[in-house]
Amino acid sequence: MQKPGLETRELILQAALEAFASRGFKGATVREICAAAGQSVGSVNYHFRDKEGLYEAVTSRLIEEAILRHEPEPPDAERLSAREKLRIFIRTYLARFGSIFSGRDNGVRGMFLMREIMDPSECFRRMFSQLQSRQKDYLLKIISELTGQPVSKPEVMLSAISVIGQCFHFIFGRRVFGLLGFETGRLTDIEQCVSHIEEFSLGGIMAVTGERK
Amino acid sequence: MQKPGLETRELILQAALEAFASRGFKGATVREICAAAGQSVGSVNYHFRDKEGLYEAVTSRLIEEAILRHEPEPPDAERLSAREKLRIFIRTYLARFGSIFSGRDNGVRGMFLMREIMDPSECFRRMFSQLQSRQKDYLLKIISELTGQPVSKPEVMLSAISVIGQCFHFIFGRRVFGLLGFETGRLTDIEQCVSHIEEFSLGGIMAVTGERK
DNA sequence: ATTTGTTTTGAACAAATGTTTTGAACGATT
DNA sequence: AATCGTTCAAAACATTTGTTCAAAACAAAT
Repeated sequence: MQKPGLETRELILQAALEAFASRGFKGATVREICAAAGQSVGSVNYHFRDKEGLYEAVTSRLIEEAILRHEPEPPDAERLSAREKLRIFIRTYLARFGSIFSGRDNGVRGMFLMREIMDPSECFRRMFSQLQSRQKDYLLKIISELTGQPVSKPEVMLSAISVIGQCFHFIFGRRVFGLLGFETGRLTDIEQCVSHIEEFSLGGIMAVTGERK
Repeated sequence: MQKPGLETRELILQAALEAFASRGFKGATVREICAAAGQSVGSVNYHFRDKEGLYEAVTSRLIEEAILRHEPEPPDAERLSAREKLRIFIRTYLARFGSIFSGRDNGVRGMFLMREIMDPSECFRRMFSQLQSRQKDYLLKIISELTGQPVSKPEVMLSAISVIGQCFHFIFGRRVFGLLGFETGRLTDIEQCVSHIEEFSLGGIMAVTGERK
């Protein structure tokens, strides 16, 4: 009964994600989206009111799929050492960014996300900010525990940015200069990247907050 | 004689940069660009042949302005210690990313650049790649000198990515979660960011490549 | 002043694009 | 069986958009 309706809706959503990602809101045409979904021209207006409604649907779908799925704070976080928690945090972020930027769809979702980051819609801004602020607090807590410094210490915050920056760049960077110099082969092994970032960050955190030598 | 022509050409280029940055190639319309530049509809076709020609002109202009202007390898590099060279490298990259993403035009050039990174045009790909590969080699050399390890060592390359990743994220990150959690006030002092990234990176590099403990 | 070459303008045009409408097909309910 | 609401496809419509073109405006030189 509800099935046929939901199915074409789904087909359109998938086609729209790819179209919006690679060509932007105006660049993508509803005709092209409907054709890719194997539906007729009017179907977008029927299911999503208009092109803008479709865009909003795609946005919220992406946030749910690509971000909410990777939770950097495990349920049993209390039992783990700070170092283990940091490692899990790093792995989660690599996986998250990886799924967004190098996923099976050749970075289509990454493109869409980048567009939203550079010029966010209201819907996106709302969902994304509350998410990030929670996970930022968690990372600050880890670093604080790791060093014995209070979370309010500037060095703790700066270190958090350094950690996330590395995670982000190990995935995103492939796109920037990956093909154009660095060997990307070694970077495909996620666990090796995790180990590097963990070691590098521990060294960095200690150098910044720890004992003067 | 040539002056009046060059002036409107300039006006159109400026308006086009903003339009292309915020709405992409197809999203921006030549009518809107001409209106913003205070010129008539046909002017784009006269000065740049067609819309695509205008886009190429904007692209090459951006690369020259925002990237070529910041050279991370100073002329007297030979005289400096590896640590000093690293510091200059970091400062240069922060300045470069800063000028692109937080410049006076409210990140308009950053938006344009991001679009090109995610979905590069041929013209952009060519210019950007040769640039990056040269500067990547320079950073590898710095780290190699810093640690005594050969440039071919995987840890050297991974460290380079970590360094650049931090630089990139200290600027770009403001856009991601800057306003939504982290205090951005402290990050506006470039020299403080340089100091942090330098210390953090030295600690990280040593931890990754240096003596096992 | 007239001519010449360049620049600018705005109307006109053809192609494309978003939206609406219409009617057919289908399943459920009476 | 008849009716009704939902889903969908295709045609029709109105708008937008890139481009062209001919005339006007302008600047410099003769």
